[in-house]
Amino acid sequence: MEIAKTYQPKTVEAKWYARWLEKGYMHSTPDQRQPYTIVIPPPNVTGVLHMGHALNETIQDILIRRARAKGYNACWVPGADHASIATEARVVNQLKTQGIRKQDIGREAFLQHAWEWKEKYGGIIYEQLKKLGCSCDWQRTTFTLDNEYSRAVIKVFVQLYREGLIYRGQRMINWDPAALTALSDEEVEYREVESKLYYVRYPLEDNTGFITIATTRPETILGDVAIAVHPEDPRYQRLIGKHARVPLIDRRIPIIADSYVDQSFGTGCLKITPAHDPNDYQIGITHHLPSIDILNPDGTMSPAAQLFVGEDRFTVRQKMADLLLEKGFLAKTESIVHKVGFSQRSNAVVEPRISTQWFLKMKDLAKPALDAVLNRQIQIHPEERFLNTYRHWMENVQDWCISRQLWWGHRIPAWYDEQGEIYVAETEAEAYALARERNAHKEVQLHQDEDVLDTWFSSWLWPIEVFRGITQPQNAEWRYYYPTTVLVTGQDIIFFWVARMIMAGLHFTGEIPFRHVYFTGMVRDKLGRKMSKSLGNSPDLSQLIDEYGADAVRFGIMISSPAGNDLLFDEKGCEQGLHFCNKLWNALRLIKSWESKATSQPASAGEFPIKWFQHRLQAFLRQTESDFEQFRLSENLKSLYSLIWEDFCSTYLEWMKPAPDAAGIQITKSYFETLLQLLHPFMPFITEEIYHLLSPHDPEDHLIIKPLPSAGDIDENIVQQGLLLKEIIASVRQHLQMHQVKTKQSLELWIQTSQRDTYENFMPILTSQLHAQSIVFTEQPPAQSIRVVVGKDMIYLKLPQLETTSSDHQKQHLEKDLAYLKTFLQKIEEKLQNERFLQHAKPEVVEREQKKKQDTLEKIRVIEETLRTLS
RNA sequence: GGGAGCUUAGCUCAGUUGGUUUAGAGCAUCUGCCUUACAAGCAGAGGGUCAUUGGUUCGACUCCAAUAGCUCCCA
Repeated sequence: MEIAKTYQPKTVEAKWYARWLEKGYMHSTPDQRQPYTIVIPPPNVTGVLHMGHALNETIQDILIRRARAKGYNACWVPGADHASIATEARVVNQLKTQGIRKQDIGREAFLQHAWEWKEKYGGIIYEQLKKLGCSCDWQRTTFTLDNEYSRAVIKVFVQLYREGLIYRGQRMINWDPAALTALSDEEVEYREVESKLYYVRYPLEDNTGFITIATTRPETILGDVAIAVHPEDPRYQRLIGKHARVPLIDRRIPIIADSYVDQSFGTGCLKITPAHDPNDYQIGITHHLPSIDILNPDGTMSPAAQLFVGEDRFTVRQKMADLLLEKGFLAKTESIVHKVGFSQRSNAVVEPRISTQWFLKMKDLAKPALDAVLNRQIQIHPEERFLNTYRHWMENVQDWCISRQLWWGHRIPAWYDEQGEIYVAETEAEAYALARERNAHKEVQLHQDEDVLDTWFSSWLWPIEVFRGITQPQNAEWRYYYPTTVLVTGQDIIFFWVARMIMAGLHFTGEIPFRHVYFTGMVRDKLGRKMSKSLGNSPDLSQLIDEYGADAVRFGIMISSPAGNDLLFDEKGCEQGLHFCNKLWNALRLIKSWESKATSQPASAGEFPIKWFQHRLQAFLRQTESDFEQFRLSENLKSLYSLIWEDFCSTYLEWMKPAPDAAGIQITKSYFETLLQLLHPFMPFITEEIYHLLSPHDPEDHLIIKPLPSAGDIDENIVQQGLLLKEIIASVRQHLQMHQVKTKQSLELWIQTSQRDTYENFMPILTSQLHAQSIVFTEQPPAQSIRVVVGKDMIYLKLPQLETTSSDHQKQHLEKDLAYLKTFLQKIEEKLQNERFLQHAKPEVVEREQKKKQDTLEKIRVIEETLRTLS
């Protein structure tokens, strides 16, 4: 069979994914085996896969493929979430282009448009996951707005309400004036911005002068109800209890004392606007101050502001400044850098606002969720980086605002009668039943709450409800797959999602949702900048895959992403991956070429390479176990890359040249298969392809499900001998190059060593690798030779063409080695002469140092001897 | 303002209870090679006061403290 000279990923990848699907290898059903379960962090249904996803999903696929090969019943559940705000915003925008406003068409029609949108674009992300090679169980695909899933969300809402953990109340919340909805604390992003600090004079009521405050938000002056100073501030003692007048609108407001005020900020006087600042709100409550809401929901001024009614808050900020200046109230302005909250979704500046919303009490839920992590029931990786963050949040958690003023989502299952009484129930009929019961069986008219729930209020049930653990408690599948094994996600959603899933798991099932959490870092560009649309530094994943192939892209992502670290993505990594694919491909070509000309002649290389690689491979199998236990995936890939490239291709295959016998080919193939198996989780397509090209296999035999052998015994001695052989070859080559000798020229070799047996083992390899005409053991240096020191052994080279050997190069080289060894020896001797070292150090450490000394002395002796013969 | 983490070669990172490490890898760089698997390759080479300072210890890249710089989280 003719094998193409270079590897072509495109057709290969599509072929194998289709095969795995058709064979049902990625589907899982409960059986006798131990389960290994991963639930995907559901991406936004309207989204496309970005680099962050690619990192995440690749890691999950690696873990799940490895688990499959280790004999677990591996189940990876894919799905998507409905992304309330993001999706609604998109649908609204799309309708806008058709001149339609959502208010005009009403809830029903709007939702119909939204579902159409979902049907049209919701599948894109799944196709991309397949393209990346993700071995998800597609029969379990779940969407957070599916009927059954929705029932679960409603069910837990009702339960929590009845348990008194959900309440409706008026509080200060984060308001998104663009999306026109409340947000949770976690959905607000604080960013530093440059702005101005305005110093404004408020006339004192008794006309004795002014009190000057500093504010970054002069537009809120129109909602001021007091001025506060620190009770111990000596500057303002005489003013406490007096009154001042709000500039421009002349409102009479008290000057109060509150220890919240920071004396060092601005003038030490704080204007109080309870309706528009969370701290002012608290002060307002403490001092029984009124609250004047001067803003409309969309961020324009309300009639209560009296001035600039209907104009936008930022326009008004400038206009207020101008007007205050004109009227003589503005003392001065300063530049200031401070943090401003932005909506994570719409990017609008968040407006603190008093509003009636639904809240979930978090304190009682947080306690067990914190304990589960502190007592290591759930293990976080990497722990040192995230445990403290998790603890801190859990210990300071605030109630969660779960209502959103949107339509796309789970509608809050609360109904109100004409008196405003609340009836919370899973269905309208139940709500009516409740209402009749409570109202002495009178007929009542109910209307349902217009709002929907925060998307995270549905995704916190994810690990439970993808197995129907809420809607069908204790069902067999749930009992088998839950708790899941590991959750892989970005560190940015530790609070949004991870913490809340743990709460939900413990509260609704009494069990943790997962045993391990693996946090990935953020994906940045190679300059360390966050990937963003505005910078245009985020590569298109599909395009990357088209260019390099999915395996190469996966390689590129994984090779530079140690656990928890940010991934500085560089396309170079994909290129390296592509080259690696080609290397594998050519190893295949080489072995196949041996096959076509195989003879029954015994292999010229002897048994050594086979024995050596056998043990090298076992050592690697063992290392892999520990790498995966510690989630050191990137490190494992690096080692595997070097095992395949250096040890297998550059060393083993070279040593086997020109060609092994039939038995040698067989064993080489089996080594290669094991390497492919080890690599399969990282690069699934090419490994499956080569596996099948290497040897014919049974129709049911595929790498994706092939059980991985466990590590056997390792003979360290043989591994060491391999290292020695490599070192000899490299050192000789180095000297040849130093003397500008072409490696192909055949040379004569003498070896002076005390371990002849070892050398006998790999004599044929030395001969072929060094193009040696002859190799003999000797007790003394032959004349006119190049001297190579390898450890305690000496190798002498002689070339027919090289009549006079310049010894300068060698001398320099040897003297450098000698200097190094002498300093090294000095250090060891210092240690051994130190009595306190001899007293305190463990005996084996002292022993080791002594051996080190002997070895070094021996090496020095060999070099010195050589130097003597050179001069 | 409060908290967490990081700082090792030009770049990105390893370095597993302190002792075969005067520190390893990949990429990049330099040198020589189109050697019949692979130039997407082969064979070699150079490159580091382990951020700084002090402490603990017989011994510190590793433990402790302070300082500086960077990153992130929270308010």
